[in-house]
Order: sequence, then structure tokens, then C-alpha cells
Amino acid sequence: MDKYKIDDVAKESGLTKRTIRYYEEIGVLFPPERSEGGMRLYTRKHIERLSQIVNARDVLGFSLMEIQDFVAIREKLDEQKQVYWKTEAAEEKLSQLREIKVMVDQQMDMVDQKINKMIEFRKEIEHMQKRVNDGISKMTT
Amino acid sequence: MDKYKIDDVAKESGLTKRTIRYYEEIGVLFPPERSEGGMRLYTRKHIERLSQIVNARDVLGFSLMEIQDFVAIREKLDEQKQVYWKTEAAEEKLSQLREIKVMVDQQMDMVDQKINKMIEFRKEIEHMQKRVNDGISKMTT
DNA sequence: GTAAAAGTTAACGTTGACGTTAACGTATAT
DNA sequence: ATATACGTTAACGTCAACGTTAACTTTTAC
Repeated sequence: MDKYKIDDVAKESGLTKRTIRYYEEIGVLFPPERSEGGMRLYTRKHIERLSQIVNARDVLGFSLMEIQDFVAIREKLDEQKQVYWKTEAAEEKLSQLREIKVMVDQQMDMVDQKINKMIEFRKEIEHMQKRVNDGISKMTT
Repeated sequence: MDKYKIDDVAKESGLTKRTIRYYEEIGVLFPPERSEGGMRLYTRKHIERLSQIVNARDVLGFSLMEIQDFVAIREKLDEQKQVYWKTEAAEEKLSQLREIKVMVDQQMDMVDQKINKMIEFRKEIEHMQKRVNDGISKMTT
């Protein structure tokens, strides 16, 4: 009872079916399993992921390629988790983790910069609000 | 000594000449005066405005059309300011100010929503940072 | 079992945001 | 005064991010 057809996903996410298939095509949404006849069967995970993509796209203004990078990092991290840590390849895993750390830290810096610029922008709008409100009160005394 | 040719503006803003002309063409950058021969002569105001546009575009992820709306609101407000407030058209001016207020308030809501989503996103990255750091410390004990 | 609804791939169309090129006029340094 | 560096408009090219349409198969409802 936790399998969704593409139209259900479309309705819940607000995206079109075309867009959902496109996101799979370019690799930002991981492929769902298929039915006997070839129909896509989505899970809650897919819907969550789509919600994150929409946020990154609309709110953060990320391109789909940037989102792809972000997704890739998360998947690498998930892979790492699956593996036992006490093995011969421990060295390699550690260096990979360090690489991932660099990328995640970069993402964090980017987002912090964006938040700061947003706050600057907010101040500008606040200033405009004051101007408008002053104008109105000056005319309604 | 405060007139800039387009190439100067391009260098200082980091935009191409084509982009600068394009922004004028679609109305997000107000047209500069021209020389005798037809060359565009920019001022500091233009450079400031371009910087704001780039911020809104890259950082806030606004489309140029959205920026156009924003610019239009600011210009309306500036027009209002130029006019004496005690005149026969005071009624009309007040209602215009109220219209502007609605739009500015909307902009403010939009930006606030974006900031909130940004902060959510930041938390996600923070979580990933923790996972990575924990993974590294677990392997370097 | 069959019609209608929803699914599939594949290919072409569209729109925004510029890049590129052509064909030409203007400013400036020697 | 003339080369050359920079300006102008106008038109076509490009790329991302989908929309649209066609031609077809699978599910679902009755």
C-alpha cells in the first residue's frame, strides 16, 4: 500500500509527470522499481526527495546540475555507511570521507552566503515598507 | 569624470556587454544617456543597480521577470516621492500608495518564506556534516 | 471482454537568458 | 589621417528545463 503511480506523485508534488520522468532521466531522482508491465512504482522516499528538489530549485535557485552534485554527495555518504569500517579498505574510505567533508563544507558556506544576502535584501524591502507607510500616514493625518 | 563606457561597466560588474544591453532591452536596467555618437554613458547608479540585479538573480534565484516587477515597484515609489502631496490628485496618490504597499508586503512575505526554507536546508547540511565528522572520528580513534 | 483512463518511449517545440557573428559607425593614440 | 580598439544594431545560435504531441501498451472499471 506504499506504492504510488506517477500521477499520484504528480498530484502530491505539484510537478507534472513529464518533469518527474525528466528528473529521473537526468539523474536527480533515483529510478523507482517497475511493475510487470513497465509502470513506475514510487515510494514515500521519492516524494520526499522531490520535495527537496523543488525547494532547492525554487527557493535556493539551484540549477538541476547543482542539485545533481548535491544528490551525488548524499549518495556517496549513504554508500559509505553501508560498508563495515574495519576492513582492509579502511584507508581509502577515510580519504573518501575527507573528500566528502570538503564538499559538504563548501555547500554549507554557499548556503550561509545566500542567507546573508537574503537578509540584506530583506532590509532593503523593510526600508521600502517604511517609506510607503510614512507616505500613507503623512497623507492620512 | 563619473561617466562610464559599457566596457568599464562590464569589467566592474563582471557581466558581459551583451548582458548589460540585454538588461536594458528587457527593462531591468534603466537606460543611460547617450553621447553625440550614440554611445551609452553610464553612472555609478547603473553599476549599483547591476550589482543588485546580480544578487537577486544569483543569490535569491529570481528570474529577470521577477526582478522587473521589483524594479517597477521601486520606480513607482520614486515617482510618488517627486510629486507634491497637497494637490487635487491626493486621493489618487493615496490609493496608489496603498497598492504599492500591498506589493511590497507581498515581496516581504516571499523573502521571509525563502529565508525560512534556506534555514531548513541549512539544517540538512548541518546534519550531513555531523554524519561525516562522526564517520571520520570513528575511524581515527 | 471491452472501453476508457492512465501508463510508456521518442521526438520535436518553446521559452528565458544570454552568446556569437556580421556589418557597420565612433573615439583615440600615434 | 589612419589604424585599431571600442562602440552600435540586428539577427541568428545555444542550452537548460521542461511542454506537447504522436503512436502505442497496460490497468482499471464496468
